Amino acid sequence: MAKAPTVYDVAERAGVSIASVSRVLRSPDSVKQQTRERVLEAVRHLGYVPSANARGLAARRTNVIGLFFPGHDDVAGSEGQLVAASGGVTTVRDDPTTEPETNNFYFDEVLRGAEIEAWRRGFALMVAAGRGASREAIVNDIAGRVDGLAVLARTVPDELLTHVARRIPVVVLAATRGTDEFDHVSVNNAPGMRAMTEHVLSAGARRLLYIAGPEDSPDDAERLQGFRAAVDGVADVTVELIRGDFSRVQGREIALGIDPLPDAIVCSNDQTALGVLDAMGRRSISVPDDVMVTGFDGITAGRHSSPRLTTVHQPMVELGRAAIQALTARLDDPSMDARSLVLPVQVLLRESCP
Amino acid sequence: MAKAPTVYDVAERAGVSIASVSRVLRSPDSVKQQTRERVLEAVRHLGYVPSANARGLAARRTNVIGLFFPGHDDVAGSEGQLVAASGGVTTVRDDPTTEPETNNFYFDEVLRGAEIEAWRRGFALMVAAGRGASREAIVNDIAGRVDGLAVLARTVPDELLTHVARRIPVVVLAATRGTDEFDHVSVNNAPGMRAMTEHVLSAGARRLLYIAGPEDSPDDAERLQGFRAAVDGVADVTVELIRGDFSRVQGREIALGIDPLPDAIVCSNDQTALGVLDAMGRRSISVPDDVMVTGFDGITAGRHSSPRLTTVHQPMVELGRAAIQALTARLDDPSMDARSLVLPVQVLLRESCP
DNA sequence: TTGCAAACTGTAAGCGCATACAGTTAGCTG
DNA sequence: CAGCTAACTGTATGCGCTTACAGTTTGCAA
Repeated sequence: MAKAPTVYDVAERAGVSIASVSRVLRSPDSVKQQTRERVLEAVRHLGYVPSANARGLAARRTNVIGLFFPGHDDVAGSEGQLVAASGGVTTVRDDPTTEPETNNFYFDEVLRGAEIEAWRRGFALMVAAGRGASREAIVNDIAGRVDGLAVLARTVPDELLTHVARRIPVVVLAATRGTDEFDHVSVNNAPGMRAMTEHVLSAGARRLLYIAGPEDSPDDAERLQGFRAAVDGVADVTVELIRGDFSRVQGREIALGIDPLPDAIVCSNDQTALGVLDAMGRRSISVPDDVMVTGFDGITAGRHSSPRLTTVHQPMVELGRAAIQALTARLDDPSMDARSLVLPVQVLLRESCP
Repeated sequence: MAKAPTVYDVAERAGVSIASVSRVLRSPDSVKQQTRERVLEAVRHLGYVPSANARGLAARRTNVIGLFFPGHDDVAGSEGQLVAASGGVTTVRDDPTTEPETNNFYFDEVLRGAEIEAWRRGFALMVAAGRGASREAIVNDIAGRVDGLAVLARTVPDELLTHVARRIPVVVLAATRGTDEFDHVSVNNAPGMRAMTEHVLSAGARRLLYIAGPEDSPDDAERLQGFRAAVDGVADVTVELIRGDFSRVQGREIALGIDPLPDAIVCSNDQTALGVLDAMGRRSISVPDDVMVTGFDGITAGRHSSPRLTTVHQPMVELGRAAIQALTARLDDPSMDARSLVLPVQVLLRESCP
C-alpha cells in the first residue's frame, strides 16, 4: 500500500496515454487488442484498482445507492470496547425470561432485497442507520456519496429529506404519505389486514382482541384501519383494542393477563403474535381450539412456532428491490411524476388460525 | 435536481472564497463567526450537499469501509421483474413442507455489527455480496471505493485479495488461516465445541452422533476438531459422524432416519440442530429425555424452539464490529504486523441438553 | 501510388473539493 | 500612530479520472 498506482503509472508502464488506459477499463472494444493486452498486463503487474472517487467526480455519478433506516443503537454493548484478549469460552445457564429482543429482521430483509437489486443494476449499496442526534450529519454525508437514496418512513425529518432531494432522487419506503414530491414504495397493509380479519370472522370468531403497535407507526395505522373495515357492520362482533409496541415481550405480557379469553387475538405484527403464543403455551391454553391467533409480517420464526402462525406475509425483500428499481427509474428519467408503488401481500393460513 | 450546487455557488452567494466554504464545513472554528453564518445560510438556501467524490479525491481517503460476503443469489425470484400493478391480496394455505430456507441471519448480524462500528468511527459502510461470475469485478469495484475492506472467509480468491490488498487494507472474517499477510477476526470455534461436547459427556451421554457441515467450511472444520478433542480418550464413548450442509432441512432428514437413537446428537450449527428437533417432534421422541441435542451459533430461533436449544453462542455482531476495528487500527498504523483476533464464545445451556 | 474514411490514440480540460501558502485585516503594544 | 503579531481569508494547485476533440495510423478503393 506504499502508494496506490494510478492511471499514469499504468499508462507509463504500458507505453500508452492515460486515455487509453481509461478506455480499456470503460469500453474495452474501442481499443486495439494489442494495446488492451499491454494495459491489462500493467494493471495486473501494478495491482492497479481505479479510484471510484476520481471516476465518480469525472463522470458526475457515483453508481452508488444509499439506504437509510432506523438505528441499531439499541444493540447491547455497542458502546464498549472489544476485549483485546483472544479466545475464551464461558458457560451459562440461559434463563428463558432474559430475552434480548432484536427484531431487526425486517430491515435485514429489506436490505437484502436492496443489495440484490442494486448490484444487479450495476450500483453499489451504501447503508446507514439513523443515530439520534447525528442523524442530519449522517444523512448529509451519505447523500453526498450516492446517486439516489432510499429511506425508511419516519426515519428522516421532511425538511432534511427535502434538502437532500435537491441533489439526488429520494424514495420513501413503507409509508403512503401520498402528497409529497417523493417516490414511495409500500405494502398493501390495510387490505391485507382486512382479508386476514375476514378470515378470522369466517372461522367463526366473534369476540376479537386486536393488539396494535406503536401509535406513530404508519404501517400499524393502516393495518388497524383494515381491521376496522373488516369488522365494521358485522353482526354480533365485539372488539377490544390494546396497544403494544410490536415486541414479543409485550405480546406475551399482554396475553398473560387476558381474561376472559376472546375467540381470536389479531396482532398487528408477528413478534407480538409470537409472544401471545408463548403466553398461551404457558397458560396451557390451546391455540387455535380455545383462541385463534394471527400476526402480520411473515417472519421466518412464525413458520417454526407451535402452532405455526397464521399471518399476512409482506414481501420485505421485494420492498428493498422495488426501492432500488424506483430509484434507478427516476435516475433514468428525472422528470417523471412522483410514483407510489404498493406491493401485494399474502395471507398465509397456518395452524394458529386455520 | 436541476444541477447540484457546488462550493463555487455557495461561495458566490455568501460573498466569500471557496476556501472559506470548505473551512466552514471541515473546521468551523477556523472561520470568523460572521463569515460562517453567511456560508451556512447559503448552504441552506441552495440545498448544498458536498460531493464525497470530490472530497475524497482531494483528501485522498473516502471514509468508507467495504464489507464483502457470500452472495444472496439464491433468493427466489431475484431474477424477475416486479409487478407493476399496485396492491393485491392473495390467500394461501401454507404447507409446512415447503420451506424456503433463508439462513442468512449470520451475515445480517455481522453486518449489523459492522454498520454500528463503522459509523461510530466516522466511516460509511458499503456492502456487497458475492455473485459467482462477476465476483472479481465487484470486488475490484468496491475496492476502489473504500479505505478498507472486510471479507468473509472463502468468498474471495486469494489472488484477488492480494491484488486488492496492494491498494487498501483487508481483514478476513471467520477464518484462521494464520499464515498470510492479512488481519483476521474469528471466533473460538474449536474450544467452544470442545466445551459443548464435554458438557454433553458430563451429562452422561456416551453414544454420540455428530452432524457436521459442508467440508469446505473452515468454521466447521474447527468445530469438528474441538469435538474430537473432547471425546478423544474418554472411556466407553462411541462416535458416529454424518456430514450435512448446515441446513435445517438436512438436519431434519438426517434425524428422521436415525435408528437406533444415540444418547446425544451434537450439531455443527443451529439450523441443523433445529431440523433435528423438528424430526424428534414428529417422531414423538422426547428431547432431552430420550436424546439430547446441541447446536452451535446462537441464533434467535434457538431461543424459541421447543425444547429450547442448548448451543454455543458466537458473537456475530461483535465479529462485525471487530472487523471494522481491525481495519481502522490498520489505517491508523499501516506498518503494524498482521494480527489475528479470536473472539470468545459462550455455551448456552437450555432445555435440549440441560 | 494516392486519397479518404474508419479505426484508433493522444492531448487537454475539467469534475468539486482540500489545503499549502500568500495576502489581508484586526488587535495590541509602545 | 507606527510596528508587529495573530487571526482570518483568498489564490492557486492538484487529487485521479472521463471524455470531447484533435491528431495519427490503418485499410482499402481508386
